[in-house]
Amino acid sequence: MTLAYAPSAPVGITALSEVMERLGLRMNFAKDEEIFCQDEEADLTYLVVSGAVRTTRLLSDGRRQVGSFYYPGDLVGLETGEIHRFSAEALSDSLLLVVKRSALKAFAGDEAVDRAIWEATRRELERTQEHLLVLGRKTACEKVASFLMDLAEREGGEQISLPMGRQDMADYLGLTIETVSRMLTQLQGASVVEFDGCRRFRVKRWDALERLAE
Amino acid sequence: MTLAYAPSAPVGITALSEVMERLGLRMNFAKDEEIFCQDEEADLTYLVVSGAVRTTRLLSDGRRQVGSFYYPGDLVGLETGEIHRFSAEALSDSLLLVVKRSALKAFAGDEAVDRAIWEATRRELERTQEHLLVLGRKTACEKVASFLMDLAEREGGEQISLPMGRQDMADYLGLTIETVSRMLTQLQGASVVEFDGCRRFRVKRWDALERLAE
DNA sequence: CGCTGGATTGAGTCCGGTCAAGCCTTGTGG
DNA sequence: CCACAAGGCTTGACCGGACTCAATCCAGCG
Repeated sequence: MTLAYAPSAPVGITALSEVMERLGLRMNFAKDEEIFCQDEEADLTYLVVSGAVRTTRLLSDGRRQVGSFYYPGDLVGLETGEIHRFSAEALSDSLLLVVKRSALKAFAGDEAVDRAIWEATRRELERTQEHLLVLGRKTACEKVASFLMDLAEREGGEQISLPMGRQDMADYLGLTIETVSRMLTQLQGASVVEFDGCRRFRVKRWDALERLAE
Repeated sequence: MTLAYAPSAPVGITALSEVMERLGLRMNFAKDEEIFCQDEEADLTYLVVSGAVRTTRLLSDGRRQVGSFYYPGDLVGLETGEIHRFSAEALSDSLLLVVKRSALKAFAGDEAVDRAIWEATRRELERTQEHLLVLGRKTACEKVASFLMDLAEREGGEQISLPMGRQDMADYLGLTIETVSRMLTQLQGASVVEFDGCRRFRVKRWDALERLAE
């Protein structure tokens, strides 16, 4: 991990990222490098600038649940109280803006910052609730289909790229890599999506994908 | 549903419930009565006074996911943004305090109220994240064991009562009633818990339950 | 005391997991 | 530029845990 003081460069889009730009450090994380750790004290907040991040939770016997994936513009690390309930790792080489919670809290009263944090937390809760439904009540095929749809909607281009590997998808969806792989093959066989390598795809029949995702 | 203006009686424990006591209406809901509905506009917040509440989410083909259960003292209905993503129903005859969000927002600036709402949201997120792990990575037996443990910890007496039926448990855990029932029988056979009727149990071997819940 | 709806139990099936082999992709070094 | 190695992905065969369907049991209640 390397770090450097944030220059006062004007990159910020929202009020929050401006504040973080001002108060925070820029930190680079290599692929798979740990950003913070489950059960560790949570006194930092992170803003993804480039790259991507996953949060994970381990069971004692090694089973893993991926909580969420974060992209540029997303806030990581406010999902919890005093202690992180998830670990976070970089999916690929990533640049994050890091700021102390206490420093951020000093800006409480700054209406815009408060609201931005509140909004981020609300979105986090909503995404987690959506995730619940997928894990609890969808079949393997529906899980994979909804996952691809989420990605496609988020990126919103023709070619969608998968920043994560099959194991991360599997652990996000509560499946095994083998099942994920089979479902992807199946979706491709049905001409719903088309893969170009295993990290890029495009949606061929949007309606079919939507239907399969339920 | 019947309703009555809240008397200014001093029941409130926290600042929030005092404010809700002052601003809100008392409403009675019968067992299984709908409190609010999925996709409906969310302009009310609810505080459980007595009874219990479940939140649910339906898939188009009728599959159901229970999001959470709420007990006296819990806030229901701030899980979301403008639109409810879950429905809420009374598990049994229940008394709730209801207040308009806008009215509550008028108390923004009242530090204590703000913080209470923030705290409730944070707890909600934490519980949902815990739920994720259960749904994604635990076996049927582990799911049921963790559920019983949660209940037992929450109530914290000798005899624990189950305010919900088997179907609600199943839909909370992503299982079928048959599987839930089998696991309960199994746990009882292993002398981990003991049921007195199907709505009351007590933990006989706490360590075993903890181990089974992972 | 019987009725009714929820809970339990059983038999059989199937979806997704496990284990193992083989295939790409990607990166490295000759 | 190619050869090769290594890790990740795919595919196949088989297995088992959870689901389905159906019968029965039981608790709560009129």
